[in-house]
Amino acid sequence: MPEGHTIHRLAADYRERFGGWPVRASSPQGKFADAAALLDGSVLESTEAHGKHLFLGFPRDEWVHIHLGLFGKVDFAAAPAAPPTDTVRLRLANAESYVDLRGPTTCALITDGEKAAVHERLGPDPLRPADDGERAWSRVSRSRTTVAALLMDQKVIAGVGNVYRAEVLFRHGIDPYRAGRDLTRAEWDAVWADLVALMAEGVRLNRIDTVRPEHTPEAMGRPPRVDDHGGEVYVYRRAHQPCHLCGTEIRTAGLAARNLFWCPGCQTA
DNA sequence: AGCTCATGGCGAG
DNA sequence: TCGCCCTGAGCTG
Repeated sequence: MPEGHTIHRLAADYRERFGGWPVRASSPQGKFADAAALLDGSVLESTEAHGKHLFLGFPRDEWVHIHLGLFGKVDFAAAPAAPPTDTVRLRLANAESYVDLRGPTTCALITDGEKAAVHERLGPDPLRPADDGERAWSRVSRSRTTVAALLMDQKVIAGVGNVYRAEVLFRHGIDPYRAGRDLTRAEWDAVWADLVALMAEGVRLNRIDTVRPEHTPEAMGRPPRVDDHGGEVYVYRRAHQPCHLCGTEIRTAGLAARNLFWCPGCQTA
């Protein structure tokens, strides 16, 4: 279940285990069989992530474009490869490892030009070192749309999903329903910088932790706790529970077909 | 066995 | 805004 940090982590993991050498490619499920047959035996030359999009680079400027969507999963394991289940869209394997991709929204063989078009329609990614928040600010600062919706719009900023959205707004005390154009430059700069740090930490730990050291259960003298999704958070999926900081009941509401979570006590400005 | 829900995104109306 | 696509876990019966 992927936000941008997962995809960047996958790019590194595919590179580490399979980069620079020929790979066996197959599609046990069959939906990617023709492309897998074409790629079988060729060298995985590079890997790249932009937001929630993953690209595996092969010779002749061909790329496997992967988007996990809401359900997609990638599992790495040591050789010998187990018999695949019938939902494995793409399996790569070498002498040491194999990796199975299941349930992606997208798994397609594309050209350099098609890859460029994907980058074109994505906003800056806090995890891409060359990107910065300036382009995002130019859209946010002119938009009447809520900041909650803007953060989920991949054309505005790439890689933020429902967890980082909820958590970064909490960490900055920003009411999710404020219009983008009502944010100050300083607020946006702080949000961007925080996403850069939070998401980098997400890549490192392979999970989303957003609770500041001074707010951990230990620091606050409370029993240890891990939230449903496997990390420690302030508001995500904590509807109707008390805010860790002010005790106000966390609220939830639908916004653009997703569940939004926030603390009305802490997120006012 | 069937239902619901999930860290996403697209296209039709 | 809604329906739809992708899969699997965790319920309920």
